[in-house]
Amino acid sequence: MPKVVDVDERREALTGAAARVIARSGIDAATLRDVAAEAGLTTGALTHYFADKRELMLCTFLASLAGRRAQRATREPHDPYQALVATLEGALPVDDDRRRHWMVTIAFCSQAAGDVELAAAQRDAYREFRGNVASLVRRSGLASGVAAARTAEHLIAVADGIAVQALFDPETWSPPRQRAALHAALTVLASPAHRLRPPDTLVDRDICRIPPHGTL
Amino acid sequence: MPKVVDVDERREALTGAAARVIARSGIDAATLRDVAAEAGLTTGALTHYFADKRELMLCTFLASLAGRRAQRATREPHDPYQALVATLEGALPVDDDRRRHWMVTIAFCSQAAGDVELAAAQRDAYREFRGNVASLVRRSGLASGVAAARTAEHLIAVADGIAVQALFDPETWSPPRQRAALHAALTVLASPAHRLRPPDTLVDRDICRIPPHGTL
DNA sequence: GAGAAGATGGAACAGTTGTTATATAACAGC
DNA sequence: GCTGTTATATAACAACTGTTCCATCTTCTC
Repeated sequence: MPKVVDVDERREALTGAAARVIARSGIDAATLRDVAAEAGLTTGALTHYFADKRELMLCTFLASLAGRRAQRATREPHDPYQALVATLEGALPVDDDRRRHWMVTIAFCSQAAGDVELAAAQRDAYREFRGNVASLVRRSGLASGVAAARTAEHLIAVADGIAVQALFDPETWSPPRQRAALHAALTVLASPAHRLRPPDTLVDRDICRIPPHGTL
Repeated sequence: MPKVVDVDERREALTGAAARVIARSGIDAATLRDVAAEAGLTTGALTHYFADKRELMLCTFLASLAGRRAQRATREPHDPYQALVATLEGALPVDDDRRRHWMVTIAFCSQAAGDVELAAAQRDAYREFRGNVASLVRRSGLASGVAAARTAEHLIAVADGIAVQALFDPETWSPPRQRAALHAALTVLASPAHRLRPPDTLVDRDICRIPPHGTL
């Protein structure tokens, strides 16, 4: 019998390395040699675990997606509204992990222009996410039926929009700032005129914690 | 004297060709040969108008940006609120032109990871856009002062979020659907309950000046 | 028309890419 | 020990990339 190696673990290490390279220097820089080096290996090892570059890239995208999904699942609060907030916050690039996920997502969004399979994977992931958020909206009593789906779309749009702006301009969009903007949107959507939930449960600690008033 | 050619026109033709190739098949496919061929030329002509590929790409991005800006300016209604709506709708990928602009934007967003100059160009363009929208929000009486900036950010986030979702899943996000979602968000924000919302529910812009960037 | 300057095409070049092949090292079972 | 299988490194390869160079063509001025 041969040297024994956990294949899945090795593949994860490689897709992780690919994600890091992509997030750091763009998808052009993600050559097989660079990715292998990032993982502390060489192309010989890489091609042993992935048939070709396309498979590596597709797996990298799917792994990034799975990572986010896992993160979301592990610490989902029981209260539906709390879970909704947590889920939306999970979409913001507020730490290295989430920022990397967004960079990978954007990179593959561009890539998907010429790759139908990739485009389908992205579309399906988005639909799944939308379904999850809609379910949370429904369970938290913010809306029901079609309105829940619409509300979910709206909320995701806000979160993604903040995320894109933050990726473009991380200097102005610090993590607390991102969260504050998201919560402001949530507050608007959850105001008496538009939903059935008391707005006092929506107050963000980041908002309340802010002291500096004179500086504008 | 030599054969006379409108240099700017030729450069525009080439950046336009580059944008089309990028939108159609992703930024990897945008080789000098392909871009030149798309413009009906060869690399010899291309290099005559751009020093190197990087300059071509930077100009392609800036040209795409300028195109959007021009489009926005030419048909801006006099009524501030109408202008606001038009501006936000202009950010949605509802036709080939705007879709192409978004594809280029996304492609260069990924590219900017390894290019400081590109990243700066994107950031500045975003800030300018945000300033414009905030001004329209202010002039249309939706909000004033800091609240206007916050409202603008919110609106842009919604529009961009819809755009990203539409790029991912154009099948479900038909142009009318995109517009409907945008208008729903506008209606919520412009409803009596929020139109004069005091700015204290919103966050001061100076909460977060911590640059978390570059830590990937 | 002649000539000059720019515009364009096409080929050549060196470097890099993904891919493939091969040699060596590491380990599990005997 | 040995053997067989796998893991990995290294090297070679063809294709492609951005870039450079030069010959040819075009068209303006005289």
